[in-house]
Amino acid sequence: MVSETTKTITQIKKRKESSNQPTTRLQRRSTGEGLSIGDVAKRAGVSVQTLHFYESKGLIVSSRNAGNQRRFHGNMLRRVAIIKSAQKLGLSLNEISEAFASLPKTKSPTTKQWQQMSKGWREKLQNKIDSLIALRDQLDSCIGCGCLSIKSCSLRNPDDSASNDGVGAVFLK
Amino acid sequence: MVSETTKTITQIKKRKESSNQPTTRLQRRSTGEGLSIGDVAKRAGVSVQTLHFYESKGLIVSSRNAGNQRRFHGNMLRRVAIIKSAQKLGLSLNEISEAFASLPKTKSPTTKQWQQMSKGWREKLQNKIDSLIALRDQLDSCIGCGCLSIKSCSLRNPDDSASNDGVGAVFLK
DNA sequence: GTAAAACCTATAGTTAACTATAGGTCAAGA
DNA sequence: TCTTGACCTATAGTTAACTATAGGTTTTAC
Repeated sequence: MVSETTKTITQIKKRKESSNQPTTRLQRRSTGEGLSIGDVAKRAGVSVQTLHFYESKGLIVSSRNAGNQRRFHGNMLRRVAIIKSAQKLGLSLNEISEAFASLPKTKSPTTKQWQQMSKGWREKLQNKIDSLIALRDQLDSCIGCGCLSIKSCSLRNPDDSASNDGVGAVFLK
Repeated sequence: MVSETTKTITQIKKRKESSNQPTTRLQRRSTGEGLSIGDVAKRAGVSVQTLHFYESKGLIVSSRNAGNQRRFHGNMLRRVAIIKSAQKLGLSLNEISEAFASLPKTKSPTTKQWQQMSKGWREKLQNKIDSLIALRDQLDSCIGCGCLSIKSCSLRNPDDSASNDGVGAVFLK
């Protein structure tokens, strides 16, 4: 056993404040004590370390129980769901973080807030789709001619401001 | 000056084999000695280190001149162009590498080979577009209802085999 | 011929998004 | 009560795709 001094002041304080009644996981859930990190991990389909990581990035928040263990509000499940969805859309955690900035930290977002956020994402998503379609069409034309000239191929050069020194259709031979 | 012994055997051998006539960059280009790494970098719009990196991954190949400097065949410009395009399509260097495996290492690919490769990519691209569109539509329905239930939201659960323990529409309140 | 620019290799650092490990504490159930 | 599993923190490692730096050699341009 380790002495009390190895614990942080916060922990000691919390311990003193709490009455130490054991609760089952079911009780915890129904009494609103919050979800353990393992519960969230299992139900959201991510690893515990990933949740630690998300918390360190400020993407999710938790409180602590008497024993310094994290307790999550149910809406954090939603948060994780949103994170995972947004990643599928190709958004980075930073972008997601920015979107979350507009939402309440601990309470569930209102329908309106959620709609606003998802509308922004819908736009991003639509942009992504548009540019992929453009790329596909360019690729189609390249398949047609069999060429990919540095200078003239639109697949390569939609936004390319690289060297201009007269390569020409060198690959067309 | 550093003694001959600091050089590799290969370098010494090469040096002995070569007559040391200076050539200008223009001469090099026209005599077919090949492009320097700087030329390729400038004309392909990537950094010299990136080319080193690509070479170390086997994505491009080069020979060496008498002084141990890389000389690239013109078709490596095309390679780099292809790499950059494919990355825009969301392909990893590994995937690109695999695609290249079917192409001749040093010679220019034939039109047919190139077409075959780009057709494969077109398919990948189309798949990507399709799944983004599906995601967008799911997001639309979520915007409509304002919900993102862990259990029922199709945005979250298209392929989700995570925990099943009865969360239900907990966020719908 | 000489100085500057371009090369060379090798190594280390960077960002994103995690995953793994160590060493210790807390909680749940038999 | 006691064992086992879940937690805790902190640190290190991983992969992808590069970027940066150091210290030395070659080429080019004047």
